[in-house]
Amino acid sequence: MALKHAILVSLGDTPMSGYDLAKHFDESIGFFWRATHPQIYRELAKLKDKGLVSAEEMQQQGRPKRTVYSLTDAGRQEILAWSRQPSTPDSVKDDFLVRLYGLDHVDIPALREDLQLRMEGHRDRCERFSAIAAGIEPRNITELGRLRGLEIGLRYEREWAAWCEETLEALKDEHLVSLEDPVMKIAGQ
Amino acid sequence: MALKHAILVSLGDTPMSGYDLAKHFDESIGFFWRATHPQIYRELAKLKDKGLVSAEEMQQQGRPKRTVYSLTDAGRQEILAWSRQPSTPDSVKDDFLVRLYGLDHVDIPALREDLQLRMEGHRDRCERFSAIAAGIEPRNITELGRLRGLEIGLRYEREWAAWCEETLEALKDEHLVSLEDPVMKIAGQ
DNA sequence: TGCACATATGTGCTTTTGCACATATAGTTC
DNA sequence: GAACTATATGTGCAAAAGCACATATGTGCA
Repeated sequence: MALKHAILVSLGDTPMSGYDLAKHFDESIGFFWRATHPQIYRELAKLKDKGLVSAEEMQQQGRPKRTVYSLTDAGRQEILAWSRQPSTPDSVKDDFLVRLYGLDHVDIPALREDLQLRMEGHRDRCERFSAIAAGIEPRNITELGRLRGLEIGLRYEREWAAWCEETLEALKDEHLVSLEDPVMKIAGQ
Repeated sequence: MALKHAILVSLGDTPMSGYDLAKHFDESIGFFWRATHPQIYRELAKLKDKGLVSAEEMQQQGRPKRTVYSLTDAGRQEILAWSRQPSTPDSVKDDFLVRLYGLDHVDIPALREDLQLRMEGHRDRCERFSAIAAGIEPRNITELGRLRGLEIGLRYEREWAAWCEETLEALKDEHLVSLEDPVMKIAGQ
């Protein structure tokens, strides 16, 4: 139940509307915690009830009015209290790795295509992260935290990209044939 | 909804009871997909209804009787069909990284303790994985898949462990002071 | 006999999540 | 002026996940 805290932490940066938050969750903090806009609006309503955030309606010219939420002192206290409890290790759920685990029951060409797509995604993010990280020399605690976050993201993407490449190589037909048919392997010697 | 498929894939190895599966999810396949025993028993009931697994009651001496589930041909077909659909990228949810993102609102000594614990966990798993991986020379497709899975697990744990160490260093008080108090920094020059 | 423990299988209830759909305002484009 | 796009905020509903609790068998032990 840390969507709550991900929102509070985001509002700690600067006041935002639900719409802003949704975009924010698609970009920066979304690397650490994913959320969709219905989730965010519902959570904001609860946080307001508890007094952890305050809301202010704002008229805009040329656009629909929006409700901007700010972190209250109670909200700040809540973040602090939460940060003192041990963090819950993230529970892994990866479709792709389950397939790899059951490799002999799986459509290997389809898995290979999947792997190719994954590799491209990891490489993209890898480049994006390292471009951002290159320009940061942390001047305060917040920036230090963000930089460290970027750093683990970068390492993660880099390893995954390299692993995808290796695994694509290992799953080439010519390598699989010899595994599947031990008779051929012996005959070939 | 791939708990279903994680179970099917596990039963593809060898028939198992719900109890066995629960243990299995605590160990090997649990690195790729976590599940608790109520989840598993409920899912098994559904899979049996759909004919994807078959159940057989077994009397044991000295222990309560158990129900052993096997993968059916329909189950095998289901795995194959599932494996042809694109895999859903795993949605990240990490408490700890959210805290790091909001570093200036957080209790830093508590975070440091957390970080220390994490690092130890990553190091343990790192050693465990590399010990297992060292002894495997894949002789068939299944073993190749398992080895690749182990390999990404190992890389993941290694990077996290190294990052934790670096981050612990970066969060030492003597480094933070200069960030928090720009006046001191200037005065010190 | 009573108690703790490991095996084995579940139910009940709440929270969280995700997806589809609904709605309203205002500018832009054809 | 009709259609389309971006902004902005929601509702409804169903699936999935998590946790506490319930239950039964058999072993070992004090």
